[in-house]
Amino acid sequence: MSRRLALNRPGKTNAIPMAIDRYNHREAEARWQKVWDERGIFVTPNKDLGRKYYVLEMFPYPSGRIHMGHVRNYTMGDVVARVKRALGFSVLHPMGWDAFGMPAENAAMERKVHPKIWTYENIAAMKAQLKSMGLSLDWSREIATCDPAYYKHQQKMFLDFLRAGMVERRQSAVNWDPVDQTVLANEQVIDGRGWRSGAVVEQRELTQWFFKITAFAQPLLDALDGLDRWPEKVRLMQKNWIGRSEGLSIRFALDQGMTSNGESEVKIFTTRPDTLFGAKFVAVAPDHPLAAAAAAKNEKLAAFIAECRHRGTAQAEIETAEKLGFDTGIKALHPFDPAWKLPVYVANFILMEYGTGAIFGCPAHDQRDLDFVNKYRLGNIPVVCPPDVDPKTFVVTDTAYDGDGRMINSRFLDGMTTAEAKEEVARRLEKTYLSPRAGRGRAPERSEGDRVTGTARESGRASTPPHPSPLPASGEREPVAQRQVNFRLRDWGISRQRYWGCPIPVVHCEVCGVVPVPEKDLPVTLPEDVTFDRPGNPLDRHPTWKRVACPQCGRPATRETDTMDTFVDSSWYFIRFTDPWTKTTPTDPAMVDAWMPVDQYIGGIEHAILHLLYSRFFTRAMKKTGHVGLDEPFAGLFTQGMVVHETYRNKKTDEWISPAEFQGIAAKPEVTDLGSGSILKLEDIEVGPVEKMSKSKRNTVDPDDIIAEYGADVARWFMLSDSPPERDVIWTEEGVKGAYRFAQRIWRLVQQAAPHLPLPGSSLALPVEQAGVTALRMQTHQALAGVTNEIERLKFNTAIAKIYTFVNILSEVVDDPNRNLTKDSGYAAAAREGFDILIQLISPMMPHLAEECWAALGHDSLVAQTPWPAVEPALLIEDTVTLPVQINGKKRADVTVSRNSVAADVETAVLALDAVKRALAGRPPKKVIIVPQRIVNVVA
RNA sequence: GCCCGUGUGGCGGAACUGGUAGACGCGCACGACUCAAAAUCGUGUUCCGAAAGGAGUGUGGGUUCGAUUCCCUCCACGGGCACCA
Repeated sequence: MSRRLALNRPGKTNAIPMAIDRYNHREAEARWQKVWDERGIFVTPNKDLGRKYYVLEMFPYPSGRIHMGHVRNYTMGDVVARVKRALGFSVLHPMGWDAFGMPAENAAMERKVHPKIWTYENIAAMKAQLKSMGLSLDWSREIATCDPAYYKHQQKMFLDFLRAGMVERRQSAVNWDPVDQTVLANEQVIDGRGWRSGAVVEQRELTQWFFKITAFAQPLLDALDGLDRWPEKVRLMQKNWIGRSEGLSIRFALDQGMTSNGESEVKIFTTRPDTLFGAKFVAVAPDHPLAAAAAAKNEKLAAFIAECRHRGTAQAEIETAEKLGFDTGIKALHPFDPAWKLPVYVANFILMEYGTGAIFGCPAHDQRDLDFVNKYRLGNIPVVCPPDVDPKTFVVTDTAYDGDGRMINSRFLDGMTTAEAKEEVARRLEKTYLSPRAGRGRAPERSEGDRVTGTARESGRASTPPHPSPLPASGEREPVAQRQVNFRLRDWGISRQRYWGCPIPVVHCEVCGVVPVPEKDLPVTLPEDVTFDRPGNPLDRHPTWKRVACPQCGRPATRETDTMDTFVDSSWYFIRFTDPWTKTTPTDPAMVDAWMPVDQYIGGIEHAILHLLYSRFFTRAMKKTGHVGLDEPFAGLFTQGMVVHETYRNKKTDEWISPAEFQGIAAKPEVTDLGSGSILKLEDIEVGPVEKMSKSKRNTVDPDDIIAEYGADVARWFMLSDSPPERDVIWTEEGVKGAYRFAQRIWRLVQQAAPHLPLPGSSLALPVEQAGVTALRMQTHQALAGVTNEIERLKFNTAIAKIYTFVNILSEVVDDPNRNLTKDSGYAAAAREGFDILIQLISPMMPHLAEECWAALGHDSLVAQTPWPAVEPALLIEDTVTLPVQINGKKRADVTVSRNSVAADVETAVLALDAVKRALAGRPPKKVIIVPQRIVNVVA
């Protein structure tokens, strides 16, 4: 298989004509994978852990094939795992499958293949692909979330959470496709229409299950500060997502003559009570009870509310839609002036989920409100004057001012700062009570079973679950306003009207209501005889599955047919990995203690909020129910960037062209027949922007093809070498080829050097004082220290740059005509050390090639089982330092001084430099700044 | 719309805490080897300029002896937005 190449090195005295093998990755990679596998060196038993290290990459959805994003993710994790193993840690590095989810059902509909069969075939295919990557995974711990042996425990925990009061059932809106009569995911709603039927989507209320994550809003927020090995941006995103805001809830009395059912008040939430005198309107959500009440006697309003429901539930869609409102005719009375009446609108941008589902609009100081009043011609009054602006001339037209300033047009608040005004309004309204006339009657409070957001009080109970504040019983006095902490975070709706997910283990009985499935009956497994010939949930229409006897009374009852959100599956898999073998309990708490937390978690930035926040919540819920002993599952987090690629488009047909096709055309620029009879020339192709690899743009590269052509090591190397790991990496053919050449170069160098190196182990007896020898050893140890440090910081690209530099040095060593390895035994011993360390440095990234080189260098051991080399600190210290010398901040010269020079010596040396003398022209310098070991700046 | 990032040669990028901008790689050019090509090796490669020198890290401003790094403004591109995973 391998070609023999004669390598001639003219002009080099030590050019030894020798036969050099080309590295054959196809043969070598399979061979070393077999060796690792047979010796089981990556299996980590649950005993004698010593120092532990848990490195985990986000497990994949088994879509059928791995993509380059996986290659990047798993390579990074594997480098960490291999280095930590070499450093003596017991390393937990498992892999599994996030195996429930919609694509399996789509495949069932499109290709008539059962989700289970489709999923397990995909798992088999992807596992083979992962194995071909040479990852140091402990496959003995493999789990698939669709396995009843896994979801059984999830059902058990659902019941535990239910018992602990952390689960709730309530109404919530879903995307409803009125033609297909089915619930749609947000991604199945395209431009407000169902992806298959094309029908306009509506919101429909269903009773669904919720995990009460809002009860943990405050602890989840507080603990972010302690996650010091998480990217700052992820912590910030989570903080904003939780969205704690302090404000005031204010009851606005309603003008009695105007309401239809005698509603007496509307409660709003605001973070800007200071702007109360700038109020121009009150707006409520379309599903606010007051809106419904008003609509009952107003057909046009009812039509408007119905219109608001004709859209999906996605936030982005709601907020980018045109801001629309409808005047209910109801008037609200200003809390400081009952004679001041504000119109009450129903507005499509007010969310029932947030705050109280009602706001007051202050257009001058909120852009959304301003857009609204400008549309409905309600005008605005500025009440906060920006600093350095004359209050007399300050007007707002198109741009709201949302900053701080001095209060104007605000009666008793005038002249106060924003903060003072907030406080003053709160203080006054807390002590005010609605007049008895306005305080009677049914208030537009939430109805039973309505969802609740975090509305904990300021009184230190902010972390307790929020409660809807029921109307005070008659006689009880509630002030007009109360200080309130509000969270943007909503409870986690986990119900999915789908088949391929973990069944929710409850039974609905007409007599007993909702009854948990007894634990002895777990797992509730999915029936296999289901059909996907029509839309809707196959569990719901299955002839027998849902019919069961009530566990309590024995009467005929029905199973819950909703399954769990797949985010539930992925919220605890990392804990299950610590002991995936326990059959009776979700975890073995002793093993959780031993392995958790995950020391380094690696995955895509797209999971920055949902998956990570849910997992943080779930871990806390598991702690509360006794399954784990810790709060935070991930001590270290790293979010990698995407793999992107150029796009290619056929200008004539407007079709996308794959990179492989483009390469073919570029190689044969004249004409290329794509097989379909169409002939394409290079100039017919437009090279488009670099974008995330996607099937729709056809700009994907198949890892299988790359591994077959260049080898897993090359794919791994390129994934790490070209870009900082947190940023996107552009996949280029040139880059891969460069990595391939590098692999060959290493192999060539090792073969050239190996015959001339002393036996392994002899580097210990190095003559330290020999000049050239010490220089080489210093370069070796600097490379070792540098690369090790960069890997620990996960800066793989700079680690690789340092390896390149070191290889360039070793190339010179091999080729150096004056330093013949065959004759200078001390130098040869230093070279032996250099090569051994080089191979160890590349081994985490290119493990197969490293084993091959390690053997070629005469070692009997596996490099994968060799301890990481130790740096000799003495070899890192240079005797002299070269400092750049700046004159007025521009570099003009260098000065080399002894490492121990004091500032005065450095100054003398610097002032003696020609460039400095010229610049000073005889005058003394104004200033000389000396930063030790760094730089000198002379201010002339 | 809201939240979060990113922006440095022809390209990917480097520059630890404010201290030599462009490490390392790709590409390109020239040279060596070759009948030739590939592979390999060597030299060069931010821009302007013959040179001296000057300019330069998306834009415009600020702080500093010194700014890719800190602050403000604007522009461009990307990620997330709760039923994709």
